[in-house]
Amino acid sequence: MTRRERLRAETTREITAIALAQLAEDGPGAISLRGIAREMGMTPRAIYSYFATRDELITALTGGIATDLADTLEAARDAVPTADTGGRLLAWALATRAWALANPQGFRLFFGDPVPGYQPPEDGPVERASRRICGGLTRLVADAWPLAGRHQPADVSWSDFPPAFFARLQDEDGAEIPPAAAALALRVWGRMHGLVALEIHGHIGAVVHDPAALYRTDMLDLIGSLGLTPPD
Amino acid sequence: MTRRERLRAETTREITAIALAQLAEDGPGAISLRGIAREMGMTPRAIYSYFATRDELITALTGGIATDLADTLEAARDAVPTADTGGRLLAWALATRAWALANPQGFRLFFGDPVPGYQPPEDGPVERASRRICGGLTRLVADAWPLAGRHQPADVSWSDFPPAFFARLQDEDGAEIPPAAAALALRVWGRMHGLVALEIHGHIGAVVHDPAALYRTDMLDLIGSLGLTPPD
DNA sequence: AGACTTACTACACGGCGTGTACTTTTACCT
DNA sequence: AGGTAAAAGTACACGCCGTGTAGTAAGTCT
Repeated sequence: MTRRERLRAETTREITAIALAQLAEDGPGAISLRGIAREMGMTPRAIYSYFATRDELITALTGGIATDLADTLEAARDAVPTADTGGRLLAWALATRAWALANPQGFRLFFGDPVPGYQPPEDGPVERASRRICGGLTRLVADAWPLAGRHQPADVSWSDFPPAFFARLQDEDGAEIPPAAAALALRVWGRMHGLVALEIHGHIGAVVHDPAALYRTDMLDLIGSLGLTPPD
Repeated sequence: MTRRERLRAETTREITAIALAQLAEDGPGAISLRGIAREMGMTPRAIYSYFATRDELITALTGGIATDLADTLEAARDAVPTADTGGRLLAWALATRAWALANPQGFRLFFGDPVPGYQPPEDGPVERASRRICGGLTRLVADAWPLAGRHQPADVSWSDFPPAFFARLQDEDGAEIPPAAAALALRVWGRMHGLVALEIHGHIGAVVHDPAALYRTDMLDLIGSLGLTPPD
């Protein structure tokens, strides 16, 4: 690592740090190249040596944030014994909400609309994190399938999904995942997401005092409906 | 109605119409006073005779959109006989998704973050529509309560909610709504919202071919879990 | 030591919301 | 009918924004 590379890495880190602060403070729309440059004592144009455009900066931020979320969810899941699928699902869900409350603007950036006219690239860290989240949840639901599958509709086939999604799930070692389990997993995802999204955007706080309890109740109900016993 | 008032109303309508077009085209962030003025052949500053600020314009737009959503949901519900609570809930849910797909940017504007640093006023049409939606759904769930309430936790009291929420629900003629039903209603709201939010923000389309069927399955499951028979 | 690449500056352009000051049009009152 | 106050609209300016072009200074490699 040459001196130049070290400096470059350091500056890049400083730029993203300031941008993250702007994001956390005033939301995605407040991320400003000129603001960052001002805070760093640089010419606005100097940032362009590190990010070719503002959207590229935002893409990098989103990637980091999404990766952080995926890490958090996987860590929460893995803190619960493999055998306790219900507990792992609950941990996943509660970690989702906790992360969202800790990073509300990051939640908006990743799950909502980042910035007008912005289109994320097809295969960056954002996509990869998205796949980790979707795939991780699907595998959890697949673990619950022996019980959860009993009351699920059987008319689902892998042709209902894009081939890439299928491939991604199956090439993990061994276990076959039934297509109906994948469909169920997406519905579970939606259910875990809904209340959190409403809360983050201020639609729940005005109407109930303890959103945490509400969410927990719903997640316990969800786990029960999958035929799993919630952990103690 | 004087000539002046007519002209004013007409101009106001034209401004909001163009703003709505901007919104539908490129999202909330693309709404621009200067752009509107340009399209109308006016000086940018002339808009200020109609809306004191850009945020005020957006507030008006959001109000109209939210009211439209509330109207749509209530109309869908009322197209199903009062006795068929399961059918009414399904209609409500499907109308939510259909409206969201027809007005994706409106969905973002109402349920997401409109614009950086923007704070909606406490008691405008937006709040009123929000209450209609939340309240309408709560009353539907209350209708299902005799059956749905059996497996619901009983440790919910009205002290868990803001007094205003309680008052709003009870002063409708007669029927007492149990607090646990209100809690359940919020969870139902979250469940109806989650998959739609994921889909609108592009997280579902990449991973399954027929989101409509997925959503319908989940809603039928939801209605079944409330002890209701889905309509034929 | 010279050549090339990288980081950075200076300046400019067109976009944005909006403040101040002024002119024109309309509505109302005597 | 004429005068006046309010409303609608214009002109100009300021400070934000992303970013294009041109040129300079420092670091790296042969």
